[in-house]
Amino acid sequence: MEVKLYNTLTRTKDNFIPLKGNEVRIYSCGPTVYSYAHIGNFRTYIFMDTLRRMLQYNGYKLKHVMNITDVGHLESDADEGEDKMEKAARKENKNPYEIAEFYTDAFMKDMKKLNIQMPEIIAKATDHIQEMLKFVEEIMKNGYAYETSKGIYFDISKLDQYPVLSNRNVEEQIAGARVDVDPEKRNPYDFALWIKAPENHIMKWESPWGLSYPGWHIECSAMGRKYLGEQFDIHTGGVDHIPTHHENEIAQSKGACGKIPAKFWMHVEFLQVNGGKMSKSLGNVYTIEQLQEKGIEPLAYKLFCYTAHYRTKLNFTFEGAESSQKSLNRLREGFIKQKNGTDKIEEEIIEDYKNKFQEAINDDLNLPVAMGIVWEIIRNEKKSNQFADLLLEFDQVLGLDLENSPKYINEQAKIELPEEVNELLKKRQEARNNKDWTLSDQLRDKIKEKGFIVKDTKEGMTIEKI
RNA sequence: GGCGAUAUAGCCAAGUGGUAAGGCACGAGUCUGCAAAACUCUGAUCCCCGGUUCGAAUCCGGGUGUCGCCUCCA
Repeated sequence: MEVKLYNTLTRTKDNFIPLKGNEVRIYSCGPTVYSYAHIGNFRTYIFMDTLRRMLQYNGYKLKHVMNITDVGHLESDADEGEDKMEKAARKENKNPYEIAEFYTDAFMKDMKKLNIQMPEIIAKATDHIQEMLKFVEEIMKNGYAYETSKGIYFDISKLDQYPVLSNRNVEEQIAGARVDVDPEKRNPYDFALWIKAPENHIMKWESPWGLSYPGWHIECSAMGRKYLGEQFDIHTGGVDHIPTHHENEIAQSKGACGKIPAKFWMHVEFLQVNGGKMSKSLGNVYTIEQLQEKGIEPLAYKLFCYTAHYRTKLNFTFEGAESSQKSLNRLREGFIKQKNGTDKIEEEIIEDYKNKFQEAINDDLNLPVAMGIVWEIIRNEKKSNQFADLLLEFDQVLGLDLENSPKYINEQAKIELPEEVNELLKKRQEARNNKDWTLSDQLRDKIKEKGFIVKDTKEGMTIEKI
């Protein structure tokens, strides 16, 4: 079945065919590890995961690289301000390498919680300084860069076309822009390939231009080429990367080898919070851990992301996250019911579901539609192990760990009860045996005050934490 | 100021020419001593105005609102 993907470069949904046989080569812009990644960041990585899984479902092999930026990402993409890593290091009284290690570790843990498949290759910027240097030297040799007192800059006027991803008009942008232009730069939109390090800069390396460090954009160009070649299939990132980071990556590759590095450029829209921007000043930048503290599982957040298409803004609210948590619980219960079912399902019906599901995911990852099909199966009045198997097959793409549904449900049920609550439960059972409903209800209220909810089922009482 | 996106039931949102997917919440019912859970059922003509068309949420024009980018951000 054909796969269609929206390509920012062409602004259309194009048929996807790998450049090289059955192998799909992907580069994903990864985290800058100067702080905890937030749920907005993870929307992008969840997308990356779904893309991987969808391609594998279609029988492709993957060679996928994600970078870890641990140097060179300045506070401003216009190459102003301090290196984010060094700033964080100073703030936390550690060295930048310790900062990088700590937040990389935290990032990986969250990725695992979200059941996100890791790319085949994780590339740290600081492990690829020589590759980057070589890339800059090539650009320099080809006449696309020049030296100033601050570093090596890319000369965008040497390109046949500068903004190729975004529609902006560079001259008009400059007219209304609020940035002070470095007088040494030939064009306001020239950007740093390599930066000469001030005395007190910790992360710096020997180069033809003295002790210095790489600009932010060069790492992706250099590492992408190292592992995937001059041209590969897909490059992913957030929409914010369109106007600067990816634009500059393209410029760099053109300068070094005359090619746009990727055929498809895919961008994930932003997650909003309460209908607006997520920002530190508004205090609405949440981490996976903060969601967990509020009783939202990481996988529930993943399911939440599936309610909207990746190219539309998604509005995060705790109300919405809670609704996804409930959906996830029901999904698991529904899956178990199917697993225990004994109805026989005709093969055509299974095939029909399969086709619809694959059609949805192959259509530029239409997860909302794919989830609709999942719910249709869950709600089907026939309960069958065949449906459970089908759901597991779909879960190869969804990555919701449905297989372990019983485990999750048990974990939720398994809680430690304080002794006093145990006593109350015993008394309540006695009251119930005596059909003393008034006392029973009073005890239920008392238990609730202690923070637990009692439910009476045919199998007896169950208890859960509020 | 420039560029771009979007506007669908209480909320999160699919649907891009043929009379509105799905999830959550609400309400009703079944079950239960009651409650909860579970299960079943129930809701929108798609921001406004005009146009194209046999037919539009879906195309075009205008208006209004919201959001984003051009400064850091996935």
